[in-house]
Amino acid sequence: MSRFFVTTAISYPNGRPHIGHAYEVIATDWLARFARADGRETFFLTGTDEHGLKIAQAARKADVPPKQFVDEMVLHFKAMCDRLDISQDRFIRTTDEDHKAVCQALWQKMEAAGDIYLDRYEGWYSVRDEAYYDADELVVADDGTKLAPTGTEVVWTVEESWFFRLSRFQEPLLRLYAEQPEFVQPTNRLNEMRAFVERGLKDLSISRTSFDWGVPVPGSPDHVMYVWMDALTNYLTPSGWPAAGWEAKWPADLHVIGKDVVRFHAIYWPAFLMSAGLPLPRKVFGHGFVLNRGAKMSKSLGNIVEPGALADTFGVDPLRYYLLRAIQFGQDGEWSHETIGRRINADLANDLGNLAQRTLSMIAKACEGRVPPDGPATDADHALLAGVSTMLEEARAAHADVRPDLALDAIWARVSAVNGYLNEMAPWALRKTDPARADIVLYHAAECVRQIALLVQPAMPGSAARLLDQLAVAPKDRSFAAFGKRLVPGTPLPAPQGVFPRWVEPADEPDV
RNA sequence: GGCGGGGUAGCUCAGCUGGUUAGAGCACAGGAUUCAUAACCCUGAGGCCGCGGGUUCAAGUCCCGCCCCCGCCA
Repeated sequence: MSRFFVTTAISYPNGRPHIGHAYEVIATDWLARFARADGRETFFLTGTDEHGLKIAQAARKADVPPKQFVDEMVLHFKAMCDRLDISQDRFIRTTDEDHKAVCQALWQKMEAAGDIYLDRYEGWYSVRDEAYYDADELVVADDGTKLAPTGTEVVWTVEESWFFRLSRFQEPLLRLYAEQPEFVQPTNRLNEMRAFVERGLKDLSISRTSFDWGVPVPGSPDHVMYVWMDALTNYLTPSGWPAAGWEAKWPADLHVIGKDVVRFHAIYWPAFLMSAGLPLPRKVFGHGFVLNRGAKMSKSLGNIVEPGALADTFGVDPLRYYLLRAIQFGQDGEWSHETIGRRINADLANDLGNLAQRTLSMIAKACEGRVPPDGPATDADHALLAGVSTMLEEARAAHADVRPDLALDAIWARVSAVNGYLNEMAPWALRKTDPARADIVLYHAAECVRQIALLVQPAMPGSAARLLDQLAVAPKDRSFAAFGKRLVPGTPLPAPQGVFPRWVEPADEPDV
């Protein structure tokens, strides 16, 4: 089967990770785990974007060298990945040496193509902020001096800068959008990008001389690369380009990013790659934001919640499940303690958890703790299994569309069907009248739980593993290839244990 | 201001080219059941389908106007 190279955006570690970081990396982890389980050769890249003015400023504020600052901050991001059970194949840092080398190689390639030239950048500059501001952002003070929105004085400044001939790529980009409309998703984002490009593209300033925390521009020691130039290139770095063999890890199949950075990924990045003559990523997906009770988290609102704290409260897998299932991928979504708790109880404890528990405990009691014997199947049995077997294709389609929510919808439709099947067949009653038939019913229910657990793995790896353990499914039989197999009657099973406890809101804790 | 998307049950949302009593999940109420995590299963209640016009035998679905929300751009 095909290769799958998927990335998150790299996080800017000028502050600690928040739920937005967690959301993106969890969704991408689902995509990667799904592809791996489906037998695809998968590479999952995430990491941190460590250069640029804001990091330099934050480091100075903390009174430490920038590298020391990011070395410390990065630990929080890596810890988040560990805590959330993220399965990245590489955690890239833009301060990694191989990355700097690839950035410089890419720069030189673009320069050789004639797309990089030296010119001057002019604008209103605040020395205090080390930043340029647009004229319409400025405020005129009583004494006539011009002030930035931050209240610092700005002066008209001319700075030498390298520019990228983005203007050259208007037509190629429009052609890309026309020929490959799935390049940017959701579709409304593509439309926005097209509208933006149709208005005309200005050349892009891609170097700075006002600070030095960045990748040095080759042959131009006073300049460091513009952070986005540096950051976007991270996707190419693991391929080792331009060294031999890079084609094995480039192009990326999918960049999963926030809706706020679509422009950089859908315009600048492909233009850079076109300039360098490199293949383009196949798809860029801009997801929405996760809001706490409809409000963006901010320090001033005091509603910042660290992902690790949420994982502590609800459990890693329930948190992952909530974010993947409850929010249409691509749309904004909300969360609160009640909504997560409600979802956990309804879907995990009541539906799937209870299904597994009732099935396994009946087997434990009535079938000597072994997978019950199968036997002649009725139409209802066939219908049940046929329905469950459609899950895999539905989930694959959802994966291709980057819609974890839809994949989980499809799985849970089957969870419900199996609960209905058990109620209708009532194996607890059959046990007294027709024990052989009761065994067959339980066999079918357990087999369905096995298939469901297989497909749940990418969303909730730990919990799914516990379910599969309880069905005595060998580790080698946990890829999607195992959909073709069946539980083997007579296999001894461990004592069943609940996997998804109900969530009870702590009475004394205020709801955040 | 320009372009685009949207306003449908308490909440989150489905409703393709107009056509029987507008759907799902959650939450809520009742029933049934007792294998199971006060769970499962069944039933029910709950909608001027943003507002006002219009086209049509027929409009949530098309057209016009207005109000509100969101996104991109300026």
